[in-house]
Amino acid sequence: MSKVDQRQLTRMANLFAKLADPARLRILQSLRQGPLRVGEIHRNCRLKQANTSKHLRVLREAGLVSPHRAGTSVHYAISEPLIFGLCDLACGTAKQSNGKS
Amino acid sequence: MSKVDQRQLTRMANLFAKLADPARLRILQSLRQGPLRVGEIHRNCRLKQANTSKHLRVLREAGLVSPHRAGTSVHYAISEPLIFGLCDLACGTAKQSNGKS
DNA sequence: TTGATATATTACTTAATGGTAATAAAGTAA
DNA sequence: TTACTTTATTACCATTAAGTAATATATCAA
Repeated sequence: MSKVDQRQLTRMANLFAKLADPARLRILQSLRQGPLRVGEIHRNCRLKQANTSKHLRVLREAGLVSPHRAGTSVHYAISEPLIFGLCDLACGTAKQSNGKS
Repeated sequence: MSKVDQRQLTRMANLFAKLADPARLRILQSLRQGPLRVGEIHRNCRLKQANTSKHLRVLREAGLVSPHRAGTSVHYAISEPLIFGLCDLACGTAKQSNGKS
C-alpha cells in the first residue's frame, strides 16, 4: 500500500468506525459460528431489541453482514469474513497497548 | 480468540476508534518511514498545528506513537508497528465493501 | 378480518469528538 | 531578562453516534 489516497483513507476510517463499538463487536463474534436470528442476537448479546436492530443496520449498510428473511424472523450472516482478521489482529494488539482514554 | 470477554472487546473497540479518523491514518502513514517533527507532520498532512497536536495526543495516549524532545521540537515515532497490519488489512477490505454510510 | 410474534424505525436525550482560534508553555539564543 | 520558535492546551461550536421507549411494519395463523 505504498500510495494511499484520501478516498482510501476515508474508506478505511469508515470501516474502523463500524468496528469501534463493543456491542457491534459482540454481534460480529456471535455470528462467527453461523447465522442467527435477530432475537437470538439480542438475547445472546444482552442488547435491547431496538438497539440490536440499529447496530445490525450499521453493519448491514457497511456490507459486513447480510439479512435473510425466514418467515417473521430475519437471519443475519457475516458477509465479509475478512473482518475477523482485523478483529483477531486488534485483539492481539489491544492486549498490551492500553491507552488511558 | 475463542473466548473474548467484555473488557477485551472494549479495548478492541477503543483501538479501532483511534484508527477511525482519516487525519490520524494520514499521520500514521506519514510516520511509517520514520519519525517526524510535529511541524513536519502538520505541513505534510495539511493539518492545522493545533489539530495535529490533538490527534497526536490521541495516538500517544493510545500507545501508538511516542514523542521525543529534541530542542524546541518534538519527534514522534510509531511505537506499535502492528497497527500497520491493521491498516493494510483494512485497506484491502475497504476496497470492495463500501457501505453507503 | 383479528391477533400474535418478530423486526425496523422514529423521536428524543445524552455524551463524545473533530476543527479552529487564541493562548499558554517549553526550549533556545542573544 | 527579552525575543523567537515550536508544541500543547483551552474554549467554543457543530456534528455524530449510542441508548431507550414508543410506535410502525411485516409475516403468519386462525
